Amino acid sequence: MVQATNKNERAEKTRQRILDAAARLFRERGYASVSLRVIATAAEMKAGSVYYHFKSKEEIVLEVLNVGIELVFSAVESSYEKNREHADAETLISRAVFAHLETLLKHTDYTSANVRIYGQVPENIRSDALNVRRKYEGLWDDILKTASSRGTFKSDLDMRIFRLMLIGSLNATLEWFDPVQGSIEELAKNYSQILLNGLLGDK
Amino acid sequence: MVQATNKNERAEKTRQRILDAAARLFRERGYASVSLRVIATAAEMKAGSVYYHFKSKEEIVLEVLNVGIELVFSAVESSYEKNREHADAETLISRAVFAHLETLLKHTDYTSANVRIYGQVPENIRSDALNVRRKYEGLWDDILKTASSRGTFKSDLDMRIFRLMLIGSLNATLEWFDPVQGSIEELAKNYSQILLNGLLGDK
DNA sequence: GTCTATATGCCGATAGAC
DNA sequence: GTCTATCGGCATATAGAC
Repeated sequence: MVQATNKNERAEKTRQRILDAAARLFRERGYASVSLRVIATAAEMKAGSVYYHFKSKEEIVLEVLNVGIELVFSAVESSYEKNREHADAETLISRAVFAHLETLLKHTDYTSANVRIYGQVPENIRSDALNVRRKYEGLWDDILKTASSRGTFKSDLDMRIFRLMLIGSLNATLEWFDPVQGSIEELAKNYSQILLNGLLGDK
Repeated sequence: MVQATNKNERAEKTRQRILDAAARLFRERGYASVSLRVIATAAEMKAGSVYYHFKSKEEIVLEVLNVGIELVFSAVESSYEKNREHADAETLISRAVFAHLETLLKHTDYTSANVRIYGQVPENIRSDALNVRRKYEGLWDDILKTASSRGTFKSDLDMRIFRLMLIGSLNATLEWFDPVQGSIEELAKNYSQILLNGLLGDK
């Protein structure tokens, strides 16, 4: 049985190498323009061999998509669980914003593959990936509901729009954030400040 | 000369039909997966005929990209010119936010082609399209500078980050906004309120 | 598990008739 | 201006040797 386990582990590693290569390439060039040949080359194999691990290119992209959003979901969920009992509205939200940004920008291959290529994949893949997206939106709805019971929100704001703006603006940082120009901590501080208190006023 | 003009007008119309079809298809499916054959079919021609009007697929996508961002630029610039003399910070910014959203969401084929496929096109096209993007960012820097001389901004905010968040969050509405579910006016009001005053407080 | 070889088909672009 | 026909190339996926 040791033999079989070794083989499984080896296969698992190869599988992972293919996924890593695919995520990086999808992020850089989009979905359709990345061929199975270049994925295989980047994973140090020949194209035909990939089909031992995945039954199609679509199966690869679906897994890349889901890993990307699950990473962010887990980070934000764990931040929420740490703070949900006692933290005030400001802390709850700013810690979750930080968790989202940190994961998003530290696993950019998978997360930005998700943000950037979601709109390019075939319809059936998109609807599979939609479930995880919905789950993540639901998590933020919970966070905002808890936060609203611990602080005062402006009554003229639509909370669905706020949530969509929040997630959309965080994800958009993928298109321009450069760790050389600024830290994730500074970025998160600015985003939380704007979302919670806005640009106007002298603080 | 009438004959020649008629011919030119006819060619111009056909050219426009090709661009419209390409913008819609690029928006729906991304850049690489849209073939010249389907663009031609959507424009009611055969593939070979497209090459009478454009010398390559890249020439088509570059024009779609630039039309998209120029539309938004012009709308925001004209809002700025109307208000730059007398309006206060809040008015200046919220009017510009509205102008951006209205144009973005009413010409979705061109504008969302730009937002969604910019990261997928060949490198040389991207650097051509970058000029117009830079010009648009510069316009917002001007608006924010004028606004800051008419109101008080929080001193701990990085204005470059604010500008990037603003443009990023507005563009992200393309991924979810549905005119059946809500009006652009309501959307713009919520976005301006958040960006200027934040979620917290009872206003 | 990975290889080579190959089936089958669509791609961008061009040539030349009309 | 638009058509048909076609070039050369690269795509996904499969078959079968090792």
